Amino acid sequence: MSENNNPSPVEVIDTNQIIEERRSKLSKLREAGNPFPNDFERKDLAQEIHDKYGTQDKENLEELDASAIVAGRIMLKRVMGKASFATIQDMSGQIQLYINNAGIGDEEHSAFKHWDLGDIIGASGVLFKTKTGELSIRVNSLRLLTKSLRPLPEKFHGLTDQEQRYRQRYVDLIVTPEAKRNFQIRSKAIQILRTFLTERGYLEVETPMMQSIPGGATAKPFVTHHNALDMQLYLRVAPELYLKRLVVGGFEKVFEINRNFRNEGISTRHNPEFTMLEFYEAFRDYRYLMNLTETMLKELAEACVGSAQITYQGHTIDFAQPFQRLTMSEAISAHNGQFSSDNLNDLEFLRAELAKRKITCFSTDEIGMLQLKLFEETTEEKLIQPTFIVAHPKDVSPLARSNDKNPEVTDRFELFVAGREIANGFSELNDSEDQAQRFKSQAEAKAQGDDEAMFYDSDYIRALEYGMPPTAGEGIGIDRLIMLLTDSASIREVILFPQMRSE
RNA sequence: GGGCGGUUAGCUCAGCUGGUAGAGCAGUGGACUUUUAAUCCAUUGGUCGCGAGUUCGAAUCUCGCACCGCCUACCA
Repeated sequence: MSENNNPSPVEVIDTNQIIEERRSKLSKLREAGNPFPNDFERKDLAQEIHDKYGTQDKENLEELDASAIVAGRIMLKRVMGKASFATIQDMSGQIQLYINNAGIGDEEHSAFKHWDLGDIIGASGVLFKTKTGELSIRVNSLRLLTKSLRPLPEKFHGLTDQEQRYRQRYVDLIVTPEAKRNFQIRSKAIQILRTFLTERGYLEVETPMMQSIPGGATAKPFVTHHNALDMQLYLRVAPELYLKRLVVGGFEKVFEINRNFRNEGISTRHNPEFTMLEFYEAFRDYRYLMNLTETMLKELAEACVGSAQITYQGHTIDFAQPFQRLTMSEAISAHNGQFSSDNLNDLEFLRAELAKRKITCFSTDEIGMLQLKLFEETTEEKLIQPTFIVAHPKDVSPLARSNDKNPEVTDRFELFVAGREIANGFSELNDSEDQAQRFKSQAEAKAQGDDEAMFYDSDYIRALEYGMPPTAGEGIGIDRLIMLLTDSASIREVILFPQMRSE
């Protein structure tokens, strides 16, 4: 790893013939006046114009004599002597401009001919339809609002270099409609989740991202340092323990949508910072959350995609039906014919199967842990349709309540969709003494070298000692959910500025 | 972390067994008053990712490095 991650203090001026050409155009514009005016008032959006007038026929539109004032970036330009067409793009979409000498005069028209793709312009004019029926604006006034110095990617193929799409997302958003669409869906989905919860009486809160004891998940944290306090701080790996402190405080329904940070690998499914929704409701249990999750995801898909059935990487995924609910051994045998409930409860059989698959097991692994390992190896990726997996072993669920009938497992579920974990929820452990005990075993594991194990958080124990009502809580990985909704294969398609190595 | 692939003009890409770099778009000049990736004519533009090596000669072969992508491993 390079130590020199600081940006260079000296600006590197990269240039080429095209940029030079545009700079000289800009300097001529400067001589003629301010080339970056700020007094243009846009009145109409491209999409609104299409919605309002798109269905009018040519003759009716002429009679209406409707005018429009638009602004946007020049995406296409076709100059034909005394007449020109330009396609401009604003936040809503694109609209075509028709520019001719009759409309704006010879001089203005020749000036326009030297403007470039990427320039931002403002235009006013009258709506009409061309002989091929395209709704356009016959321009009677045209202004250059911002000169663009860098050439846009090729107008037909766009930007296909994925590295550049992620590093220069601003260019990607200009030229890649699907990228723009993905982030619009992301925004909408988060808004819908927020509304879904607030309408049900949940309070949205923000808890610390910088924590002196990182908790709430088994993960490697980022470490940082506060100078004035001279103390080590961690970026949070989860908000869980703070949200439950709030439940102790009497906020009986809380949620947070915010970033978590985990110092682990980067892949098509992992970004070091990612967005989680966590929500907690007192006097509910994990079964209630499963029902709530079904409703939430169904409504979300309908609002974002227009249907409870979505397509993900060739699979049709149905959020309309009640999701299957299976224990790990049920899921394993349902998706793998060679396993039955008998042999899945046979310790020796499980050990042999895992050994065959070169999965590391410890002598301390109980039956539940062995089933979990076999589940992850053989079954997880086969859970395409939404499926709740329930009853996780206590060892891997240090914050979940033990099941009353079988204390070796917890009242917990994970929701799998398209072979991936999307949500994780459980009835919260509110027995402070049990929690203290589990923190102790986590702290011991950490002392043994497990750097993903949890810290002992004595303030959290103190909070539980005041009494936390019986509570159910759930976390949903927003980025992966958005991947589903946008049919994205990589998490980088749904994070605006994904983490990259320095250029 | 491991394996495989990629990096050539601003963008999209060719470039064979080594012989000194090409197209389309964009740009520039010209023609064209309803185009649709407009068209037509002319034309500018390159440290072939970086660094070594082999060779008379390297975009091309070898090695190292950097970055990206895909698969894989841990995790959400």
